[in-house]
Parts: sequence; structure tokens; C-alpha cells
Amino acid sequence: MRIVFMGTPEFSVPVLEALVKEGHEVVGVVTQPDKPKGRGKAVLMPPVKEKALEYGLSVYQPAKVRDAGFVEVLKGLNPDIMVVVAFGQILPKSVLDIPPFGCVNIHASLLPRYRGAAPIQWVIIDGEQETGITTMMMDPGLDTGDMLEKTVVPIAPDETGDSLHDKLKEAGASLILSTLKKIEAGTITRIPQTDEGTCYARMLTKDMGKIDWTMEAAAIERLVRGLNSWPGTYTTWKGRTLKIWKVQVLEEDCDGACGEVVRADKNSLLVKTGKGILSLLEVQPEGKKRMAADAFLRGYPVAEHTILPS
RNA sequence: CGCGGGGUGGAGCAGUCUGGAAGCUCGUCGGGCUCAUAACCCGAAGGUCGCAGGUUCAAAUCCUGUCCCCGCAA
Repeated sequence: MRIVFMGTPEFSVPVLEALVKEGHEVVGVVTQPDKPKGRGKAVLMPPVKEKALEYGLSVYQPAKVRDAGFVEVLKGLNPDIMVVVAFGQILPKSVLDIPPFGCVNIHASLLPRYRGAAPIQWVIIDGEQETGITTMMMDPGLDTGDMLEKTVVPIAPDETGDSLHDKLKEAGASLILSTLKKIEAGTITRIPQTDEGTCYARMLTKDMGKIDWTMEAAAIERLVRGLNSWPGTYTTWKGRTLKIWKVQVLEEDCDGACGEVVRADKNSLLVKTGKGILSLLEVQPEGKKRMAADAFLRGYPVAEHTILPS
């Protein structure tokens, strides 16, 4: 089958690799335009583009896929099917209708739960026990199409956004091969999504990472893991940003204000939360590398009873 | 040329503005105290102050260039 692949970030790369290695005929790769990124504003190409060029595939980077001109280009590629994973643009019906076998999407959650932009991180933040990958036939809605196949992936107690992202991107690459095989063989079964039990994983933003010390320790701990490594969590100390990389929930509780540093000695940096105590294990001051709490305390003496703002 | 912080013994920092003996909190090693200890006391080792030039009697500190790390923003 002639496949047009659409994807952009690192998450999409293993899927593209899998398609190529499996011997599928990838007739075009559609990805987001190059953009200035990083510290010097250097223009970087999306990870998918780099990989596509490596394979010598044709790359298309429309600012808007829905533009009539680009829709014609897509039709010209004459694809049998399109495989879409973390592309970053909404596909209009005019595009979805092009391939006779439709558009298959790889979504990083067990649909109908966690539709939307950031399912990987949200399952951690919410404290879910498991998540997974769902392949589905795209329709004009947001992750609402008929489901095809699923892979379940357990969430480890120390799971981070990054670690889960890596597990799921590999799971996605495996699952799409299976799904494509069944589509070609005509043995695939479409399972409509129920409208019950759905929830949305809204896009992550920087300000989500600002720690609210009135929340309970366990919830903050999940937030720290879920938003690691991007966008990351932080608090403010002496007017400067202090990124929080790793924390641990303590069993005991104590009196004190939310955000109060209840202990800061050579062994530990403990902060009182809305419910429970959080031990800060790894932090990072502005402009510095991340460091263990004891190292931080040696160079940046933190006075006990300091109140960290929420 | 997007904005900004930083590179000082193994770790994290101070010292740089106002040039003039390498400091602090730890770690490490040896010794002591102790039933014992991550506690306490005594002592020791360990640094081309990112790199290269320049100014100076004298540079971690001033000037120029260069490499690297990081926060913000995208």
C-alpha cells in the first residue's frame, strides 16, 4: 500500500522507522515547518524530517494542511492510506477523505480515556495504574474515531513523562505494524468509542509546573513526575526560579504552613504541603545544573521556616 | 546577532565591582572521643581559579579572543 506518513516530534520517529523497515511504501512524509528553536534561535527541523531525509523520503512541510493547494498535492501522491501520529495539525475532512483506506491515527492512551494533546503526562499526574496505545480510524472529531487495536502499558511507581513517552513510542511503532497488516488483510474490526468514560488531556503549559504547596504531597509528587522533563515543575526561592526534579512523599506529617521548609540540614530538605511532607531530592537553581538536595544546601543555605510561595 | 546566569581542590558555593598570601559548608584519608554513630574533637592530602593572549612590579580579580554548561523565551 502507498502510505503517506504524518508526524512531527520524537514520538513519531519510531513509527516512521517501523514502516520503512517493514518494507512499506512510504510515498510522502508530512511534518511541521522548520522553526527557530533552542538557545540561539537556530532554525531546526522536526525530528521526523531528519529521519525522513535520512531515508531519502519526500518531505512536505505545509503551514496548513487544509490549504486547498496542499490538499491537491496530497491527492497527487495517490496514497492508499495515511498514518498519522503526533502531527500537530487538525486534519479536515477534505484530507481525511483522500486515501481509500482512510487515515489511521496512533494515540498514546487507552481510548476513549485521555483524548487530546498530552495523554502521556496526564495519566501520571492523575495517578492512573496503566495506559497504552490505541490505533484508530480518524474522523473529524478530536480523537473520536473508531478504535482498531490497543496495547496496554503499566505505569511504574517512579514513571516520568519522559520514561513513559519512550515506552509508548515503541509500543506505538509495534502496534501500527499489526494494525496495518490486519487492514490489508481485511480482518480489522472497528470498535466505536463510547461517549461514557471519556476525558481530555489538555495541552501542557509552562505555568502548570508552578508548584502549589497547598496541594497534597502525593499529588505534587505525581505532577513532578508527569511534567518531567517538559515543561518541568518549579517553585520560587529568593525571587528566583528553582526547578524541582525529584521529590519523595514522606509518611509522617507535621505542623506548619503550606510551603514551609520544615527541615533543611545536610541530609534533607523537607517542605510542608497541604497534606503531608515532601522531601525535595533533586533541584536546579536558575542557570545551574540540576543537583541533589544536599549539594544544593551546601552552596545555598536555606533557612528553616522559609515559606516557599505557591 | 532573542534575554540572562555560570565555569575556583571530589561536590555545592564565596571571593571578581574597590588587582597584592586559595576561603566556606561538605566529602576523602589519618588520629582521638564513644557501647556506638551519618554526632563531636584534632590533623592531613588535594586547586594550571575553563582555555589562549594582553595590561601590570603583581591578575581568580582589569582588557581581548575562544570553548563548554545552564535558566528564560521560542
